[in-house]
Amino acid sequence: MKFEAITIKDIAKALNLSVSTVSKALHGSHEISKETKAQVLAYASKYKYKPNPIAQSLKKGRSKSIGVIVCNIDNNFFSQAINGIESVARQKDYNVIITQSQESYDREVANSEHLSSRSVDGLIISLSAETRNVDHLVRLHEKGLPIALFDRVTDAIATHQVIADNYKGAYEATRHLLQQGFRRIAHITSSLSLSITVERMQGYRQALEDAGLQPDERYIKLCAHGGMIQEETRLALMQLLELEDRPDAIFTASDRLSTTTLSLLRQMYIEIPGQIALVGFTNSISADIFNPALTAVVQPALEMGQQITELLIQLIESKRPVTSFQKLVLATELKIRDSSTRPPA
Amino acid sequence: MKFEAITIKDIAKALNLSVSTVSKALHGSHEISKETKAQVLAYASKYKYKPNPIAQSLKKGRSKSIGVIVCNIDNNFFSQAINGIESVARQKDYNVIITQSQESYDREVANSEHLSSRSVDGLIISLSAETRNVDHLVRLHEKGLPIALFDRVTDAIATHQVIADNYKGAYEATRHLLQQGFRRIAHITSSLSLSITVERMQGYRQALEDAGLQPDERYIKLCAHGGMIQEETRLALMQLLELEDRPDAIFTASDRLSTTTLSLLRQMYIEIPGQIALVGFTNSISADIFNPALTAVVQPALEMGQQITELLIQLIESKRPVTSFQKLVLATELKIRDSSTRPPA
DNA sequence: GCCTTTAGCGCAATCGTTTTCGTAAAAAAA
DNA sequence: TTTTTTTACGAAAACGATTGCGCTAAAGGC
Repeated sequence: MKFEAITIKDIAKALNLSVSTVSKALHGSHEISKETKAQVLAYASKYKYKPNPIAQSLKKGRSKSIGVIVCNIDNNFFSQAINGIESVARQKDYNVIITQSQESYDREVANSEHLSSRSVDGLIISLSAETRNVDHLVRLHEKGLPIALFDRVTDAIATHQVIADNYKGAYEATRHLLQQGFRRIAHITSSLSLSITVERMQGYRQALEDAGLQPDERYIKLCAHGGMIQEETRLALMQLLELEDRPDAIFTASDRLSTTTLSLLRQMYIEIPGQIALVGFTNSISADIFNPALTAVVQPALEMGQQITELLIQLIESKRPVTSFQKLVLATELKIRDSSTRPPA
Repeated sequence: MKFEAITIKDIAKALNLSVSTVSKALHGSHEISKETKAQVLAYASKYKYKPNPIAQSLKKGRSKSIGVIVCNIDNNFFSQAINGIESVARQKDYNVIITQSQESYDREVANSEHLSSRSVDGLIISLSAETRNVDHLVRLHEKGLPIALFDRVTDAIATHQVIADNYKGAYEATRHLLQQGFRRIAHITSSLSLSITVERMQGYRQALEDAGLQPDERYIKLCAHGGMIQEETRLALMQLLELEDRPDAIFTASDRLSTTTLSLLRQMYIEIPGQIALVGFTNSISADIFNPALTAVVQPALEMGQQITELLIQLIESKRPVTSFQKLVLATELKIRDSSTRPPA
């Protein structure tokens, strides 16, 4: 099967003009008379002529498309961010090609190379949990491919970044638990190679210290796969529950970890917040109908997507090399619900 | 900024060969001597030569990419389906370009035209709730663009389809509610222009009739935007609750409607299933941690995505026009949880 | 030793578009 | 009328890759 569209050549032949004349007429060149222009435009709209974007890409060296690499779209934070990316891209007439790394370093590398060879004009990335080394991105960046980072970022590439205020979000979540009277607050988080992990852990630690508590390393559990592997999270949770002075609250650092932890606790018939309170980073639109309704640190995902896309397109369309880069830090919001509210003693 | 990659020309120049020789060598043509081939291959891999896909697309008239239009990726059913699409596409070396209609007819039209002009080799579509007329797709299909439908389908286009067994899924959900002793079972669903709406409603009606009950039209509420507009769902729900013989159970027909209804009922402090039971179509990975855990009709979203992609690629790669089409109907699964379990009287 | 075959490579067209340059005819200036 | 300037258009190269065809030389057949 073949999909045939009308080309500039067809128009030229039909109107007895040359290809170049038609092209210029379509672009409204002053070299072409009003009559010819009118004729061409009429014919073009009659037969719904649309320039072949592939040919245009080849000619202009730009594809008017941007690539996106996230760990997983099956996650409200990223799907919301992608909505933001798409809205800005559409408005500026760019296409968006979305790929998923599934938290795998290998797939991140493969995707980035594939996208760059597909001649996207730029790349928006949130790093995978497995990624420790960003040489694959540095290579592309040095070759001149505009790259913008959001959420899980790295300073190894000199470029724009958009992140949530992870430190503050974690600080406030932890402080909230402290204010509710919880003292043995555990932290389940992802790989330490991720910027978000480090920043959120700092907020967590600082809140404890500011309350005069010493962070207890036994209360901190890393899940290298960021919750993608349930068994890993289960293990971390079990280790916490088996501690002598078992935690009375848990602060989970990512979307998947929050829902998985909640699910596991319920499977174990552990009451929340009665036996253990829970606060988590999550953008789930259903956090309010969880059992119990989950206290959440919500990131401005849509806005993050919009901002990073604006910045990337700036980069792409800039005539001269950009040397000064922005790091946008957007505020999170703490939505207090039942899962962290101290029941009357 | 410009991203420069190595081309066949560069190789030719460096090795003092012609462009065509290099191209043939890279393709392992028998016309080229082993020595030359080895030389070219060595140089190519040393400098990481990758054929420019844009140029290849232009030459071959194929882009090795497929377009996807769904209403919203911020929804576990579709994000899982996309995972299925991507996995098959990747394996067959196709790219996937995802777009969202946001349940809007205009955006569906715009997306389909945009994708076709971006020369995707084929299109996978689940129709928007607003779509009543599929002329835009028929037009593209008649021009020879392979199109495959899943989930929300239409028979106006002669092509492959993959759907869940909506009738049976709805029938079983309703029968389950009946078996639990509920008798006044309401149905909140989307626009009647959607195939899934019609099929699910048929299952619902038939289950009632098989139980000797007459479907009551006052118990059936349509939400034209499929839950995208919360106010619409709220209104439908309010109307149900204000009925004299208020329903004792609700069967919601889609992901967004299910979560929204649950959320609204909880906001109104209506006990589930005590005052009203709830069963809904949903692929939410968090249905088990909802309050209450939500009895769900789960669709095999991943498999649906995989199957429809296989079929589309068959269509794309078929040498001769395809005249016989498949309609795959995949089984749903009823996951019974708390929201529909009759409390002891 | 002459003719045919074939291995090995280059030329040039092609995909659809953009863009520079050239050029004819018409209009303006001389 | 002659020269110059405009106006309006066409020819052709380019983007990077593919491919049918033609060409040259060496190898083989007689």
